[in-house]
Amino acid sequence: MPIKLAITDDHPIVANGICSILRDAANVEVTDIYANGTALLKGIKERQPDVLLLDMHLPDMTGPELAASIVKNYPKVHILVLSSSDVIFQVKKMLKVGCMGYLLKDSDDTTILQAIETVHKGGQFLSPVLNQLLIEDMFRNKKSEKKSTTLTRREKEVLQLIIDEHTNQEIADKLFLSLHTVENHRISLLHKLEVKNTAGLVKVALQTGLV
Amino acid sequence: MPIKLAITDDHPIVANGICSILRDAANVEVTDIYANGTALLKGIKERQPDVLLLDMHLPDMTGPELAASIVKNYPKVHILVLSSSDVIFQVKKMLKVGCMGYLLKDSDDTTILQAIETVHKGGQFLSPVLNQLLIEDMFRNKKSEKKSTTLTRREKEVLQLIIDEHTNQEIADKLFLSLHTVENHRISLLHKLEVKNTAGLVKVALQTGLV
DNA sequence: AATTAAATAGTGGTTTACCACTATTTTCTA
DNA sequence: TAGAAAATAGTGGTAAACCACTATTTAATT
Repeated sequence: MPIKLAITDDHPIVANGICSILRDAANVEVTDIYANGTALLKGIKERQPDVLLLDMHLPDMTGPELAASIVKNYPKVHILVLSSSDVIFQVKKMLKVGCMGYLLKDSDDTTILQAIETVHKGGQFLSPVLNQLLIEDMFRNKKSEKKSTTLTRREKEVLQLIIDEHTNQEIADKLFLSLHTVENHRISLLHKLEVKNTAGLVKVALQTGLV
Repeated sequence: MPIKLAITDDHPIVANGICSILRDAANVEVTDIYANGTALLKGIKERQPDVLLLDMHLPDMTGPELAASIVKNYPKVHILVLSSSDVIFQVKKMLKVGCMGYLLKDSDDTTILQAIETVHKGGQFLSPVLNQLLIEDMFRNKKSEKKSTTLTRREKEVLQLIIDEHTNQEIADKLFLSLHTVENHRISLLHKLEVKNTAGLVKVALQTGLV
């Protein structure tokens, strides 16, 4: 019996590409293609695949939220994340919520197939470069292990307004807060995201799709 | 005689996806697939396609540079840009250097085929959303028309170091410049990219792949 | 009901970014 | 080779960001 695979990606080109790669593989059958999180959550109620190939950046939902929901409600579905971002922060997050693999979009055909098979058998799969990056990261952060990288509601709001080029004072006015409160949120962001200044905040936020 | 199409994209998934979409189209034949700018420049010497489907973000070269070079040396090759970014600044830049179309990666199969055909016939093609965005942009900028959005060598260097979270003083030390000079470059960047602060600089730079 | 996390606001200060100018030298290019 | 663009450096100033604290109130969670 072939592996039942569902693909969730908002780019038809990518979804089609994967289909065409897998067309020649006898042991994998693409059963469903979804273009966004809502469609996936609806469709998976009816029919659960063996492996879910999940794009990191969907228009309607963040990757971690969606993955966590699937893992919780359909623990038998093994999730293989598909992403073009090798930001280690994001990789760790997805693995932490229970994804079985993380595949970069520049992978070639055989790697993709291999990843699907590995994840289906209950194994874990990471794109080769990520292995090295994760190890380096572990050495770097061996002290501060359980550092929370989850942003609060307010922090996300402030971060979005920073990205929109507003000053702290403008943000304070918009959110009906004191300037000091906004400053505090901003400094929490700097610490949580481990960056030095505004440039770092914007960079991490955009690269990881935090906002 | 079918349209000879070359694809340049660093993601095998995307390249494969386009191939599979076009497999059923009798009037298009994919003659070459390149994974980066260098390979493209080498291959196109041997054999020129009718239409070149060019990814905006390649690992070794920026989109505008590569496109300009192709247009100059092989004017018969019609370039259709393939990008996931709808940043209007970038769209304008590619059209300005002579690309015939700009296609977003979330386009569906028929749109892609239609775009290739249109561009081949000497027409221009833009993803529908871009039409509207370009018109809005024109109204917004009807005064400052010939504003140069090309960054100089130094500006690019400074911008990269800003993104790397360095302060002006650190950048000055790294580049063996006066603090004042770096400040001047930074302010030129703010004006050229039409943003208000560091957050804007980083955002535009990352979204448009300037650095 | 007790603990924890989040949100709020403050003091007081230093550093950095931002802005508008002028001005010289260097490099490109028409 | 003349003119333009780029790179350099400066003055003098304002606004904003960054930092380390303390402290109260308001959710959330056990």
